[in-house]
Amino acid sequence: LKDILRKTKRCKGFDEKSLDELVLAASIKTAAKGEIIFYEKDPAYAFYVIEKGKVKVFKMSPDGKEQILMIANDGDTFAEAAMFTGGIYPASAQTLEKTELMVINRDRFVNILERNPHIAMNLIARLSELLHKLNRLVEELSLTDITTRLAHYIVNEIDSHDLNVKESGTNSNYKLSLTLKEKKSTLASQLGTIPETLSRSFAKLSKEKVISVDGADIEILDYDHLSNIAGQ
Amino acid sequence: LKDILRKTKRCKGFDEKSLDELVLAASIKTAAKGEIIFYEKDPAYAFYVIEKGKVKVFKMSPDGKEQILMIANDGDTFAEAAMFTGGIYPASAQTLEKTELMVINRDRFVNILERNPHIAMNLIARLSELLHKLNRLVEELSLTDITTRLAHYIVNEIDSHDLNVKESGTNSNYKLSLTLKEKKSTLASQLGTIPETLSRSFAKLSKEKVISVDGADIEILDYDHLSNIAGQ
DNA sequence: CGGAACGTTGACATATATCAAAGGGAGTGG
DNA sequence: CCACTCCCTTTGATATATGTCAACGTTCCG
Repeated sequence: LKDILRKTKRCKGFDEKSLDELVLAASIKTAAKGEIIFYEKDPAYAFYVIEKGKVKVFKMSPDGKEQILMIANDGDTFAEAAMFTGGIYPASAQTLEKTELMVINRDRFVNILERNPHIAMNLIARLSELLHKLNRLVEELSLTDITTRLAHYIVNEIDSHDLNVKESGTNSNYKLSLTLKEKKSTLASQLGTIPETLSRSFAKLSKEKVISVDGADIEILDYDHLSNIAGQ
Repeated sequence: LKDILRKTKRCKGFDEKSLDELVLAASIKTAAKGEIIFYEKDPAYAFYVIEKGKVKVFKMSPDGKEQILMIANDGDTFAEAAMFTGGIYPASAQTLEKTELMVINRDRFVNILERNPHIAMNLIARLSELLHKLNRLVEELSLTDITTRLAHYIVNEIDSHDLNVKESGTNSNYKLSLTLKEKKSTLASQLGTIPETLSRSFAKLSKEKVISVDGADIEILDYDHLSNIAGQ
């Protein structure tokens, strides 16, 4: 357990004492693909660290439209905030593949927090980061159209990985490319829309020669223009 | 300064030592109506406590549409999260009336946090509350139409104040009513829309005999139905 | 009295969702 | 290796919600 924690990005820099304390609040859980970790409005008695796997956190409207709030991968944590807000989960969580989870008990964790400023500061930083992201989502949902959101998503992906520049075969130019890590229908839900509309946005950007799409592979033909559409 | 802090809802239960420390990080600022406190992307070196007044925190799209994230009133704090996320404000803030503010210096506050678990826990609770609200906003923006959002807003307002039940003049029934505290155009921006559309939503609910509207005064004619539209 | 700010209403444009259908790729079983 | 199915994606036709633009009425206040 402790070794797993040590490898978690969220726990970088924690001292041995903090890790020992955290272990006391933790247990392990394995979930199959498609399993529900918790439903929105379930009582929240724990939060989660992903050891290995992938989980989507989402909200669902009465008529079935889904809005993904985040996709959590190896080393990510989720549902931390739920522990302090009324005791229920504000969204649902479901695995997208077989996933190993660490479950951190709420009451024990709060207890640890009160005695470990280091862990508390870490949590504050994490909550701030979440706020920042939600902020961004609100901005996009209320102020921009879907093509803009898609452009923004692509630019972000490109900028966060440095592995996307490949030397072109024919000359000495470089190519920017990207392979989607999720299904397009999942991406649609993340961007607050449906697959059909996302597909049309891809088609639009392709038609404008900004990108070219081949399945999950996307090549950026005009980064400046794309960046422009994304709005800086 | 200390007395003002003591009265702030956010500082309820702080001990003298914590208050003394906070005072060291605080200064006072007076802002006229309509004054900008900070713009989105300004460097964030402080957060704010409202002593008296009203401030809107909002985002603006390139073409001028505004999305209000929160309206902060007496005793509220805002921009706490900005201090931990990249050092810039994620939104703009502007006073809606003459406002007395307490400015809390970022670096000093972080310093205090590290030595005061009590204040840290308080901040964690506050950040969680913000996350909860933003979550709700995301849900509404992506999953519900504007009439639903309006119904939800009214139900919320009714439920959070207990002063809205008045005995009817003619018989022994009770009337539920509500007076809007903001301009309708401000409410529109909070709900993620524009005044025209909000006006139509009001008209729709009126036509369905769910509410009746007279300027800023709203009478609830059919609470159950309204609650139904709001979605529980 | 006159103007400004606000709210409402109408006609219209546009973006997005909905519904239906078809294509294509991956996996499975024969 | 082929046929079949399933799931994902794409495309088209259409409906709906919301934004845009313009006009008008009201209230408030100088």
